[in-house]
Amino acid sequence: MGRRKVKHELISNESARKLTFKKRRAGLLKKLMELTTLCGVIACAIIFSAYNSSPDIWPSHPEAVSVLEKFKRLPPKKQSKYMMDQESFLTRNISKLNEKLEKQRKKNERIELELIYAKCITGENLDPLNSLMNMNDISHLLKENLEYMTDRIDAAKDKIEE
Amino acid sequence: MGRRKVKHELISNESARKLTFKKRRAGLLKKLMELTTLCGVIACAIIFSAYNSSPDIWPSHPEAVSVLEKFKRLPPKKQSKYMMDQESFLTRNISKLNEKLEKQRKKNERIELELIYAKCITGENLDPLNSLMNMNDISHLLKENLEYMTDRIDAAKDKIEE
DNA sequence: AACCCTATATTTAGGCT
DNA sequence: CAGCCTAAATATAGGGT
Repeated sequence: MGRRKVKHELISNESARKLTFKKRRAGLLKKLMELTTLCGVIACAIIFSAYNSSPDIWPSHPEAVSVLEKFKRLPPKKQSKYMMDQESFLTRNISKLNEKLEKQRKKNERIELELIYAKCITGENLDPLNSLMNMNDISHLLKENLEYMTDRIDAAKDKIEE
Repeated sequence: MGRRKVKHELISNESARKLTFKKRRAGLLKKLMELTTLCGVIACAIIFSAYNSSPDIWPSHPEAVSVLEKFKRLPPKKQSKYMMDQESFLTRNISKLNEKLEKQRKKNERIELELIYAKCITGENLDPLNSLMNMNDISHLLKENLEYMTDRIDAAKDKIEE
């Protein structure tokens, strides 16, 4: 998509790589936005570059993925038979774990929401993953305060402009 | 990018919308993959369409974003002054909240990891957000079991082929 | 619906300022 | 570096099957 075709591999020149990153990130986000508006879907991209920071995983665990893919490719009967042998994993009752987890989650849910919300308000950068996880839940908090905030901001702006 | 220029709005025809969705999703993911390889970054996209399921938020909360953006656009001094007035949010000590949260997190971390891992193994669909949040942490679990799994799968395949 | 096809829209690599 | 430019590469809308 440019003067030359580019090899599908890491761009060795660092400044060129950074430039390409910036351009392509913009393109990607534009396309993402288009996708959401054209198709009425909700989508997001999370990009962790050296320019920011952050841990991330998918799609960087090809081993894990390939193992799981291999497993899924097995015929269902053999798969379940095979699974039954896997005592170490499969004697764990998923619904039990879910219950236990749910209880724990309720405990820290409120703390997380307060924290993220506080960070939003102070303008601190959010961990994109955390914010994604919680944005949904804090939406009601935001709505509660939306009007208040807006008024305050407008008031502040008026003062600044004086 | 096609026979016609398309309006930047929801495609009204449902089947056309679905088709566009599929095409553009593929394009987006290709571009995402290119970005990661060309620029050596880790990135992911999460797309929740009606065709799958799932809750998600960003970038679907323009109100929240616009409020925060407005706030950030204020000059720093006025911003902090303004913030100081916001007792309801800003008297919350973020580091205190962080400590509290960290303790809670440790408690359910292990449960979450076990649950997600179990789901991976059984082939159950993962909530993409959860898996993203935890894939990093479970990578060591996966590695612990990678060789074992691989051997078992290969053995299973051999039996199937017999 | 899921593929092909291809004219056209869009992105972008590299160069320049 | 951040823009701007434009030739070339890519994505894709609409159509056909």
